[in-house]
Amino acid sequence: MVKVRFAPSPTGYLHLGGARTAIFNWLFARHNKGRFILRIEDTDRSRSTEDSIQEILEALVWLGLNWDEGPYRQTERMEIYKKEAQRLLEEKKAYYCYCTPQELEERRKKALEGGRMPQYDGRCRGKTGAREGINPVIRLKVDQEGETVIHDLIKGEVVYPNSQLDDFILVRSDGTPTYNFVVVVDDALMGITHVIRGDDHLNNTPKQIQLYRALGYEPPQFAHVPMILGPDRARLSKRHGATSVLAYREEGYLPEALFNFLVRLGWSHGDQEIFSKEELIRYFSLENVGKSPAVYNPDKLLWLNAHYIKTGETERLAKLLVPFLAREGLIREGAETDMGWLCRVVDTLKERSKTLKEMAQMAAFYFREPREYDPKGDRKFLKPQVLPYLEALVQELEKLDDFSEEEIERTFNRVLERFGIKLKHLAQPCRVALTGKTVSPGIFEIVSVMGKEAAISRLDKAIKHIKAKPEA
RNA sequence: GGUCCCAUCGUCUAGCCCGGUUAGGACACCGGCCUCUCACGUCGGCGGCAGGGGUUCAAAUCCCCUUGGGACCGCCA
Repeated sequence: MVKVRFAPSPTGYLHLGGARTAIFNWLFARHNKGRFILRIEDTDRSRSTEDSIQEILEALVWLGLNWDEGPYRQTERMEIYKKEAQRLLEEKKAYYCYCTPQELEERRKKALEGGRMPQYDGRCRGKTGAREGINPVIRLKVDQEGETVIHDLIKGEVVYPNSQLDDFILVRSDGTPTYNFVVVVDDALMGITHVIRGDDHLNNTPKQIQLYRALGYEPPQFAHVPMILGPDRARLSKRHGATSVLAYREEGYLPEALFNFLVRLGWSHGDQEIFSKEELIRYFSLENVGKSPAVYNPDKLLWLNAHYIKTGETERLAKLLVPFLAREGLIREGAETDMGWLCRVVDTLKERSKTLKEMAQMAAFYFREPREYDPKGDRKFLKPQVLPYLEALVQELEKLDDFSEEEIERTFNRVLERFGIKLKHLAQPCRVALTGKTVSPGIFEIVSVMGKEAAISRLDKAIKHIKAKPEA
């Protein structure tokens, strides 16, 4: 059975690259009816935080990436690593090294200056003598002869000369295991069949393969996914702005939009752009993952988000919108909201919102009357000439009991006929009067949704405003 | 510096494995239509095989080189 894992290190939030790796693993597991395991790589105690773990879990849940096992934490598995390290020591496949970090740093610097490879020279390999006052590290005896071949499911066959490898550290001087050690032990012991990860790990793979062999475990299949790059073609990072998954939630993105966007960064299925989760599970294959890195394209994400808002279920969107409305100060946090009415609001806005945040901003006029009129709209549409139209409209609206869109349209038409004018001559002044702006959803919709009282009071206010103009 | 990876419109990509396409789609951009504004929708446009050598009747596709970009070379992961 296929078994894959996502293994983030909790030293920060879940970023887009990590999220995509998680998505690929998840899809691969679901497609193959295998298991998806979550493992927290927290062996770096100084940089790992509990907050970070919680944030990562929350982001995964938000994206809908449910896991079948875990989350395991490596800090809870220390005994296992200790035992494995001891075994390697006993089998003479690993040894203690008493070189100090300072010494190593110095040698590294010298090597770099001399144009040589900055790698450990293996000087403690044969020695048994401990140095006083120094806690040793444990290093693996790496075979530097020949080459290591990786049969990568994405990159193909990759050959490394073993002369590039050095005796890397398995256990630090404080007794904690390093990444390259625990990742191998865990993947082996957890029965991981496919390691799908960023191709920044490709260079670590030959080392890890040697470690698998030393431990007597069969290496898994590897699949190295190309990186996500920023607009400057450097690896995507905080420098490029919001790269945290949860930040996208705060900005009003839908999880399915981000999911769809991320999966298409590097993977494709012919010409199709929009995928449901079911389709992705059905179609996903490592063979269709590209080899070249992808540049992050926020415009496309925005387009996808707009698509999912447009086609999303209104009730769900309304619920999701509430916190954004609160943030805009349009409703009070925790206050009762008339969801039926809010659904009507959302229905008028979902066709034209790219994010929930934008939707909340566009919804402002439903919640409060315009504080001021858009200067251009005021000048162009709130002119004395339109006074009779607006006054007639108010009179007609007063008579209405049924404030449905259809009735409102009929009402507008009566006014248009009376004056022999076109809709645009009434709609625009009306729009500015009701919303303060020259752009909004359809005029009949907004009149209907804001209701009789609000509509009439705002029209009256605009009428007074026009009358107060000097030229009136 | 060494090793490894990568290279189709500005961006994401199909096509490459199994040579013969007017090199296809999507985002963005520009224009038309629709229309009460905006948006949606729709129609059209702009725009690409990094360069050079081979192999071949024929190369985006196969081979080599160059160039460009990226990653790793940590008691980080």
